[in-house]
Amino acid sequence: MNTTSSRGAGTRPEGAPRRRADAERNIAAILDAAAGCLGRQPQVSMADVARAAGVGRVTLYAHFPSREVLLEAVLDRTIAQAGAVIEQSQPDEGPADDALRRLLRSSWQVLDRHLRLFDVAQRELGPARLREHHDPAISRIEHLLARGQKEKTFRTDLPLNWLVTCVYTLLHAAADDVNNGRLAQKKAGHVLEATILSALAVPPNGSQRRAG
Amino acid sequence: MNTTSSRGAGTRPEGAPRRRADAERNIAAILDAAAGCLGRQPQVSMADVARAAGVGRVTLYAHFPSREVLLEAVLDRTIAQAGAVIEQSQPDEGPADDALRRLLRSSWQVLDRHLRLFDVAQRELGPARLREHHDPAISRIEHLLARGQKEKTFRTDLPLNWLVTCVYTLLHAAADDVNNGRLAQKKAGHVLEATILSALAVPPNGSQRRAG
DNA sequence: CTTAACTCGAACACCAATGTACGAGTTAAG
DNA sequence: CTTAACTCGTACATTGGTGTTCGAGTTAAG
Repeated sequence: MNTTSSRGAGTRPEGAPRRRADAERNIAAILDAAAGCLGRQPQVSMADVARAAGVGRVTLYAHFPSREVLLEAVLDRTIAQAGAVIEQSQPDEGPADDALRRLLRSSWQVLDRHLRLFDVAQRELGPARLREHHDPAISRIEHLLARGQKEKTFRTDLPLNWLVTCVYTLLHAAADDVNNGRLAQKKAGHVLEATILSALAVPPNGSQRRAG
Repeated sequence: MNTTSSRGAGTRPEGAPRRRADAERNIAAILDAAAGCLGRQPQVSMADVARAAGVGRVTLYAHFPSREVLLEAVLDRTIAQAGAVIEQSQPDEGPADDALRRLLRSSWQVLDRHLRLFDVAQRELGPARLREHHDPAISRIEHLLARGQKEKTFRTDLPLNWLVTCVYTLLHAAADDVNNGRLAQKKAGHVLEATILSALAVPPNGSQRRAG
């Protein structure tokens, strides 16, 4: 028991001896680095994360005894962040389409990082473990879209599930295009908003086939 | 030089001694298996592919000396398939939106497999090698969307690149939802069509903000 | 200043995947 | 039927990631 007392590092048990300041700092740096790396490239190694955090590989393992544990910690943190940001945009206030606009404008970037991480977690932790975390961000958007359908602001000819998929998917795509220089960062917000709202809008009468 | 004469297996050089029938059969089985596996799970091992093809691992390596070579072979084959299917829907005939409808109806499933494979290839072969293959399928869709913009059938307030991204992305998402049981196979075609055409349609006047 | 917490590099065991070598057995083709 | 092509299992070398151990050095905290 040399390198730290191998505590979980995620949430310190109140009873145990307090953690030192530099340890706390390193843990934060690791979580930041991990969130960044995993967002960019899903298969980053622990060594990569450690390097990105400016920390020895051993130190990383001291705080997070396995890749799995690290992943869960990062996941928890990101879920909390995303949840907070979403809540800030007051998704329950006013017309659903306005609320969605606010939400997209304020936080599509944060949400994208969230989605990417979710993707990794789904693959490496399995869908079961994912569900245990009960993601408020994801259900938030679903809730908003459901409200929009109920108020006839959003189309009802397509299932709610699919609308959710569309929002996530396009969000993700926009962030991807920005990352690869196919879409200007500045325009992304507007483009995304225009596309999603068109996709979700109640379609005009003659749109089932060509207008007869 | 025991196991086969280690020829490329992709395209046989006309001068060399002809290939035996069972070899040809195995190569086909391997390509099928690889295409299937890679579509479902990007990180399948060579051993997995061999097993799926009902072939020894050594035999696999006899025909495709490395994972890279196999990947390129599968890629070539899939590109050819997708190209043919797309061409069949006559994307240059009639109004652009009708053409797109035909294209989606007839081949969104094939196209999705194509996209998944492209994803793996991008990661493992790098973007450079990808461009060498000069994918006709991808440029086909881009061409169709460009035509639609020129004819004012599709919206012009968003860049062409982004429209392309939308089509690919939603295609992919629909296939994914079907795979995970979130969307009924039967409904997928219609749902996809309705969503994409809404997203691409020329927006009504007051849609920049709320209709003032 | 003393101590316990913390960090670090180096070295190790372990595992899974890739790719190679061999030798014996099968099978298509002439 | 003879031959060359082909297949297969086993075994091996290599690589790259994971997780652990050790021992010595550094640093926060009292």
